[in-house]
Amino acid sequence: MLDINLIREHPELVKKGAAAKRSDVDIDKLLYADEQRRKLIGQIQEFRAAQNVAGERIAKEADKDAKTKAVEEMRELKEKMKTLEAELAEAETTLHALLSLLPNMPSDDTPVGPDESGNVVIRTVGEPTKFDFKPKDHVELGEALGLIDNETGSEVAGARFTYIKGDLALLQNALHQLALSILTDEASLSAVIKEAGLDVPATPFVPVIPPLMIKPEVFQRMARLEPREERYHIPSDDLFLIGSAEHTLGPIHMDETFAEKDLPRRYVAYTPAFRREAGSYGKDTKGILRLHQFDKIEMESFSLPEQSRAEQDLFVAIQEHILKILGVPYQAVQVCTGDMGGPDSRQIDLESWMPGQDKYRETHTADLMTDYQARRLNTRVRRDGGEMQFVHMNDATCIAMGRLLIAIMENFQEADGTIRIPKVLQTWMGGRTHIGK
RNA sequence: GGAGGGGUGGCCGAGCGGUUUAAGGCAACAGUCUUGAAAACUGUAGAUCCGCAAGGAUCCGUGAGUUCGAAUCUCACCCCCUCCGCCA
Repeated sequence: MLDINLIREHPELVKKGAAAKRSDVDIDKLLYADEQRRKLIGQIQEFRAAQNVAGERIAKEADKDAKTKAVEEMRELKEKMKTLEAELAEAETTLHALLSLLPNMPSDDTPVGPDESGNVVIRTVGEPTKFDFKPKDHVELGEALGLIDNETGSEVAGARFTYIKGDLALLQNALHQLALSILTDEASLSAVIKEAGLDVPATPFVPVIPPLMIKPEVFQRMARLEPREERYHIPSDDLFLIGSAEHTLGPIHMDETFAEKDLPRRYVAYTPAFRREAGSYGKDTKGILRLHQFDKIEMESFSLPEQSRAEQDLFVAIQEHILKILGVPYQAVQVCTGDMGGPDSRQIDLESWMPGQDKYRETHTADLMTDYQARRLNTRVRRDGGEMQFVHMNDATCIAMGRLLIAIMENFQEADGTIRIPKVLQTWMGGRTHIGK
């Protein structure tokens, strides 16, 4: 949700931003509803003030006739109030509906573009891996080594479900260990911050195991319930399965107020993510690139408004650090207005090189939501001076397991069909250097 | 799932139809006293909305209802606690 004051004071700016994000919300209609709302509130408050005065009179009045007369007057006031309150409710419904449809405004450095084609590659690290043999894709590698079983997955649960087995399951665990060893360690974070030249505190991430289901009203407050056809819903209990740990990490401080000294507050969670992948039939059907269920380590943080951009840069730096120590080639992409999520103000994606497809594919995303989610979640900070502000929220992938496993399998495959285990993961793989040997 | 109890301001806790501004305590902040601190005393303090402001309105888990008037009565829902059942 945007600040209504921003819309009132700079309607042209909001219209421009909304258009760039391909929203067709009628801002003029929104402003009219806002005006109506304020007018009606004024009138209702006058009535209530009169009511309060009359109420006091009735309570104190000793004369019986005078009392009866005053009660009669109150009764009349009440009738008029009813009409006004109904009108107010209508104006508020309209206003809220339009406000929740309106996306966040893009940051000043976000490129304007219609869709994916407007995204801008901001840096490339490493080179696409070269092989002196014909590289296989992860499906071939996985089947040959007994690591991936899509066939049984679809027999048991349907298309886009899989079994990840053996050393690949161990490798996923190793990635989890690696990620937590960095995120929960202040010294490691300091090193990442220094390497990236950032000016942010090295506050460690608090590891969390959050709920995998969420109530619709909370989902709504996160501005993530839509697109609804993308969500799994459990009708018997009216709960949704989360599509990302972000969905239940974000509301962890709803209706709470931080003290300034408690920010930034950082969380990391390792959870499955459930996605219906509606509308992507026939797309990426091979292997484990696009599944209905995949595991993901997610970072989330609450920060002071003026520090949130640097916080996002830290999240990207952490992502890049992990890819670098693994040795996966990637490129960083600044996502344009037309391709961004609704609540996002600034989005940076990392795309890892996947030799099986001869392409960079999205493995990470880092979203700066500014105060867009915090406003509806009512997550605030009391500044040292006493002022109340909404916090800024950041959310980013730390490791999307399936996709990173693909990158590792395909980039580190050997001519003999085995897979080299990145050095930093070997401690958690029994000291072994290869899968399949 | 069944039975019972409960949700009041940062915290504890009174209020159970109208003298409305929610008693009282603790914690907080400022001041007095003190060499300094503690103690004591005095005072100040919440959030949201409308308004340029003065000021006004709202907020006792949430929502609806009864009433001229609701923290207080009714209903639904949510959450917490205790016991029983089931269960990793």
